[in-house]
Amino acid sequence: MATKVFIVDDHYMVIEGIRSLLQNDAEIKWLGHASNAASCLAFIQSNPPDVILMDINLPDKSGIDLCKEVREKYPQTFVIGLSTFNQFSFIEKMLQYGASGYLLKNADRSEILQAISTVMRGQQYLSSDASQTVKHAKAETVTMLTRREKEVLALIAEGLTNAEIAESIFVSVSTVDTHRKNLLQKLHAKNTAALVKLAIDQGLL
Amino acid sequence: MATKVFIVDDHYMVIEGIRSLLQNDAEIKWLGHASNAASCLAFIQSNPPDVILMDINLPDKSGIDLCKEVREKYPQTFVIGLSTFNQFSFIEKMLQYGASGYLLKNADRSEILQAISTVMRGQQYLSSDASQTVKHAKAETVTMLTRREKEVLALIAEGLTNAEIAESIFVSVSTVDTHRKNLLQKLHAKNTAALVKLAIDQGLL
DNA sequence: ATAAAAATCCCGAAAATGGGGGATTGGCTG
DNA sequence: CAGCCAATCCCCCATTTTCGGGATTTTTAT
Repeated sequence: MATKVFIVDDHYMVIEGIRSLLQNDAEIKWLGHASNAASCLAFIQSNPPDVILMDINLPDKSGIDLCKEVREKYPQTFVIGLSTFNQFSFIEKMLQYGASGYLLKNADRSEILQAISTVMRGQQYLSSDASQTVKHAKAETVTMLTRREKEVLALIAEGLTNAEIAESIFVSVSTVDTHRKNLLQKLHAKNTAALVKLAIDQGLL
Repeated sequence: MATKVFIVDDHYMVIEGIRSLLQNDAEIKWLGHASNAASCLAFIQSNPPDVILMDINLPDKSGIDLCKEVREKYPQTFVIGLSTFNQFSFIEKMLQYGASGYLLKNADRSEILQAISTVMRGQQYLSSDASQTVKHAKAETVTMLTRREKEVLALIAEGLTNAEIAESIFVSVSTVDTHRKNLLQKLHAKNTAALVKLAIDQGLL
C-alpha cells in the first residue's frame, strides 16, 4: 500500500519541488500540503498521513513544537524534519520530540524516498550530512570534557575516592566534587557506575 | 658477579638435581641447601643469598609462610617458588607474599637460569605452565560470576541504584547488596567505579 | 578589555555505598 | 548423608557520593 505523505513548509518552492519529485511514485500517495502549523493540524485531523515532512521554521509555530504535538496526538504518524540548517541543536530537538528522521532541503529524490521508506519501517533516518553533524556533535561532547575533568574521570575509574583524587591532583575535595558533578551532567550519567560505563563506551577511558 | 643461590626443599633428589644443573654455571654461586624452614632461616642469617628456590611443601612450615618471613627480614633476597603443583591458589599466595617467581619441578636447566636472571633484574618470572594457569584462573574469575551476579553487574553499569535493581529483579535490597559486595570482592574492585571499569576491561559488559 | 569558560572552593542534607558480621534455603555432589 | 555453593535476607555503622544551592579566581578567546 502506498505511503500517505503530507508536507508542511512555508516555502512554496519547496513544496512544489518535493511534490514533483514524489508525485509519480507508485509507493507514495501525495496527501497535500500546508504552509503553517495550524492548517497542518486541521488537515491531518481528517486525513491522517503516514509521514509528514515538516519544516523546522514555520510562521506560526516552530516545527519542533508541531512535531511534539503531532506525535502526541497521532503516534502512528511519523515525522521527518526538513530544513536548510544542518545544526545539531535542531536535529537533536526534533529527534527528542519524536521525529523519526531529518532531511536537508538539498536532498534528492532517492534520498527522500529512502528516508520515507526507512521511517515507515520504524527506523530512524538521518541524511548523511545530518548524521555527520550528529556524530561530530557527539564527538564534541566527548572532547567537551576539560583537561581537569578528564583527569578526574580517569582517577574515578581507577577506583579512587574524591578525597584520594583531591590529594593526588592537589586540589580540595570540593573541587573534585564539582568536577564529578560536571562529569555526571556532561555524560548524562546518573551515578558513578553509569559514568564509567558511558565514558568507556565513548572511548574516553 | 655471580648470583648467590640457595635452595630449600625437603626432597633430596630435587636438591641434587638442581645442584648438578647449576653448579657449573659461572653466573651462579651455589650457597647450599636446607631441607626445612628452620635451617633455612638459620643459614641465610649468616649467608644472605640473592635468590632462594623455595619449595612450597616444607616439613615444619609452609613455603608460603617462609616466603613471607624471608621477604620481611631480607627484602633484598628474591624468592622463587618451587613445586610440583601447578595450582593457582599456591602461585597466587606465593606471589602475594612477595615471591618473585614460580617454577615447576619439571623445569629444565635453561628455564631455571632464565628464572634466576629474570628475578635478579627485579622482574617477575612465571614458568610458562604457571603463567598459563594464572591466565586460566583469571579467565575463570571472569566466568566465576554467578548468573545473578552478572545480572546485577549489568544493572549497576546501567546506573541503577541497589534499590532500583532490587525492584527490577524482584529481590530485596539486601540481596542486591550482597551480590554487589561479592562482585567487588571477586573482581578485586575498591568501589563501583573500579568495578565497572574492571568488568568492561575483562569483557564482562 | 571584556565576556565566557574553566577551575577553584564551601555548606549541608539526603541518599547510596562499603565493610563487618550472620542466617536460611534449596540443589548438587562426593 | 555431609558439605559446598548459590541465592536469598537481615543488622549495624562509617564513609562516600549525590544534589541543592553559591561564590571566587584564573584562563582563554574574541
